[in-house]
Amino acid sequence: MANYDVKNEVTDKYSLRGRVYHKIRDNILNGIYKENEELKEVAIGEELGVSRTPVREAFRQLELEGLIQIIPNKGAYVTGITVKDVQDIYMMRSKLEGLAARWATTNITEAQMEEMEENIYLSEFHASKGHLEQIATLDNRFHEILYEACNSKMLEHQLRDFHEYVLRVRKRTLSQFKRSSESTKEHREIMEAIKAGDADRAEEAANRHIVNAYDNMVKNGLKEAYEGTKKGE
Amino acid sequence: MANYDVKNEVTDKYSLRGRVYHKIRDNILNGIYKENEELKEVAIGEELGVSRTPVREAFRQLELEGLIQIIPNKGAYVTGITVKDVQDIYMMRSKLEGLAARWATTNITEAQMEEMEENIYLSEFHASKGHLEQIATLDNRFHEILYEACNSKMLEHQLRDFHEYVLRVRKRTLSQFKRSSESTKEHREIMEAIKAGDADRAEEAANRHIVNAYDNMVKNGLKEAYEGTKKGE
DNA sequence: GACGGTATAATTGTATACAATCATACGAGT
DNA sequence: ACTCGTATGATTGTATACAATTATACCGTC
Repeated sequence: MANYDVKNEVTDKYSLRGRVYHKIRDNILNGIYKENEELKEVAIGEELGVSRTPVREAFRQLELEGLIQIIPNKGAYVTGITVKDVQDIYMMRSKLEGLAARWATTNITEAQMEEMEENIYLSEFHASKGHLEQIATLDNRFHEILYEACNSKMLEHQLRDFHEYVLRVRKRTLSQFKRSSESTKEHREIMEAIKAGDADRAEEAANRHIVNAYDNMVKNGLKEAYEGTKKGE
Repeated sequence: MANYDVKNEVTDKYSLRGRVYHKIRDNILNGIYKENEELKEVAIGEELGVSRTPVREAFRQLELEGLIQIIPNKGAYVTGITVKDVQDIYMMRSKLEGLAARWATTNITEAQMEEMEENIYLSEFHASKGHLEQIATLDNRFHEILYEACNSKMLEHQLRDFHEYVLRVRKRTLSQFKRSSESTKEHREIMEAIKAGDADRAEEAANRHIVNAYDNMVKNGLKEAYEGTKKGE
């Protein structure tokens, strides 16, 4: 342990700075650090091969995010993430994603509109071929485009947070869904509404899309998988 | 300078830990640190009478919030906050506040319901007397109750962030509004809908309440006041 | 005079040392 | 046996020292 593996899957992206933060964050979201567990600075530091300083900086960020609670002069405790938390995040995201679709209606650029159409075109192709990896990438990219197209730094920032949040939680569930075609169809609805300049329809479609994604995830066993890793092992 | 005034207005609340973070945050939101300004760790540290360590921890938090941007090995730059940012935050908050009202409809406790009714009763009294200080306190408390009543840690956390955000921005505008009675009336609408168990109406009322609050703030010169402190001095 | 390279300075990133606070264990007194 | 107080250890909070990186200034060359 503490082998300081510099070449893991995300290190290139979060080169050096932020590495500690993301690692701890992953460990919380993936249930490795369990609820109410006390995180000790030296222990985490040794685990990641760094000193207390970067660990403390990460702690401060995680506290702001609500993933841990820091009691002054006492310690840092994992707040954890319950099934209800995930559900709530999805509902919140649904509302804001709707807002993003609404704003995109008036703010989307031609280039973004083109990429969105192309994204859906490719998604439909890969869905028909069953290319799960590509579908997942395109799905993520679709939402990224939407966030950029809404032309709001604040909303984009918030939605990215939510999106990343649910992505990480979803990793613990089966990554394969039967939802590719439905999802793409909903993306098309959102796109068509934006293209038509119909803000109400765009908002409504984006709202429903996220709610549907949540429902699907629940049906595919989020609850069981999640409770499994939490109570078990 | 750097006199380390331990007994200022907020030190007791954010005792020691978080003091540096909140001070820097205030300075950004109040326009003391201007857009694109480079924040140097030692300079800020001396200004606040602390070393680089707490400053760095604060920087990491502020970056997560999007108030500064940290370029590795280069420096921290103030992202700033534009009029559009404030507007966007209000619209986002409007949606989520509506969600909170919706959820409160089914989750509010008797004690919370009682406090909410009492809050409105007192607000109406103080509004009639023109007690601005009490009105402001009760207004803040009303929203706090709502956040607690929605029974969602995630939503509560997010709304608190937004609320604090707009409160600090609003401080730079005239703190006196002609809106007391309207605002209280809207609070009553929200409360009545929650009490009646009408989730749709509660959500809609909360939505409108925030939008109205924003419109009122704009009318009362947010734009001018804000641009004034940004471009001027 | 313009360009490029090296040296110096400034700044951030990390580790460690010291101070303050909190938890625990032991023992004296009742 | 129980309680309180003190002492010890563990842990966090802060400051500082050192390393790495980046910016700047100077100087030589063309």
